Amino acid sequence: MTDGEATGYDLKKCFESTFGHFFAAGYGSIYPALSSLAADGLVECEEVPQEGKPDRKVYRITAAGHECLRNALAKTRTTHKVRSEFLAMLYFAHLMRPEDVQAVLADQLARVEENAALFRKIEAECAADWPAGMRFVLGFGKAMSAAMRDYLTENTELPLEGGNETTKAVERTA
Amino acid sequence: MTDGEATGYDLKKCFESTFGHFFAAGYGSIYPALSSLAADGLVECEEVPQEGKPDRKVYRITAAGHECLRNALAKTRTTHKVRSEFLAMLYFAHLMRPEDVQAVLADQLARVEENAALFRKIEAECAADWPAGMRFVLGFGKAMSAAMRDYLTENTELPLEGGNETTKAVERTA
DNA sequence: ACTCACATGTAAAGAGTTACATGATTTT
DNA sequence: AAAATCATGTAACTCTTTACATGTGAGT
Repeated sequence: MTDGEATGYDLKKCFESTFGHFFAAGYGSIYPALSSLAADGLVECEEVPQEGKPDRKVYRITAAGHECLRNALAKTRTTHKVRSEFLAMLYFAHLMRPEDVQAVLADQLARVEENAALFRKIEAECAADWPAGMRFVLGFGKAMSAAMRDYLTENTELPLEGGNETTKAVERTA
Repeated sequence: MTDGEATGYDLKKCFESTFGHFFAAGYGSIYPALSSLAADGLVECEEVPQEGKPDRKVYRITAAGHECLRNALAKTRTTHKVRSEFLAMLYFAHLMRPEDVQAVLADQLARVEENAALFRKIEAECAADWPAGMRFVLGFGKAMSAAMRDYLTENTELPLEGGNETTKAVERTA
């Protein structure tokens, strides 16, 4: 993998560890993508027979693939999108039961801590000999996780202030 | 809108200002969604005829819609996904021309500043009388923007350290 | 004269997710 | 005995994006 070789399976693991945090992909995307890249001559594939398992298909980028990649990397307009049920939900926190709001916040905080731990692990294990760009991306992830953790811990109580509709209605009738 | 009434057009504007930062949607999603919600009795629609323009369809949530929303809000597992060409690109910064890397970074920084400005504007204009959850979400957006701006300004030079492939090749042959 | 804001929608294409199907080997 | 790892892929589905189609009125 480090020397430019990878199977679809390897790529999946890569997406699960570092890459997936900002660009997710499952088998349903990876295998068809590899096939089509191979068909276009951008990657080449060596089939290694194995017994009891499907043949191992080891992919490697070609010269044409390198050029294509370089061209793709030359565009300056890039996207950076967030799609968050978490935030959408909290936007309507005033319609939720307070304990559910707390559960959602706790859950999110737990995941952020998990992420942060993973980033630290990756950094300790292999980041030292990475190129600067990869370290930049890792640092970015760490910075975002830290900011998120800080915001979440500093504002756990805030969304409850307003109470919820039911409570208000009860208070009004009482 | 503040009193629970909205047309598809109004919703689009809402997605363009506050909501879109964590949950984007265009007409292609909004209008069909409103139709199907109306068909299910979760929203009701009042058609206001206008001359020279299509009828204004003012939607309002129903009691059934409120209950349905509340049920939807009761789940605790929420997603929070980032999909970023920006980070994917920088991950391969060692294959890019340094000036392109700089351009991408500058572009991203500009957008973050833009976002931050929009958040400040929204806060000044209307956040005061928002429920706590909405202010939480706005605060989250501000915190993330700030963290991103800080990271970007502190690391503008870093991704260039490694140089790029072409440069290396040239150095080797020279 | 031109562009922006208002106001509705559809259709097609592209992207992405989830579940399924298969099966040996190794670890718990 | 069960679960995880290795290893491939497909098929159906959902979701999102983009472009199109239509037309008035107000501001620059």
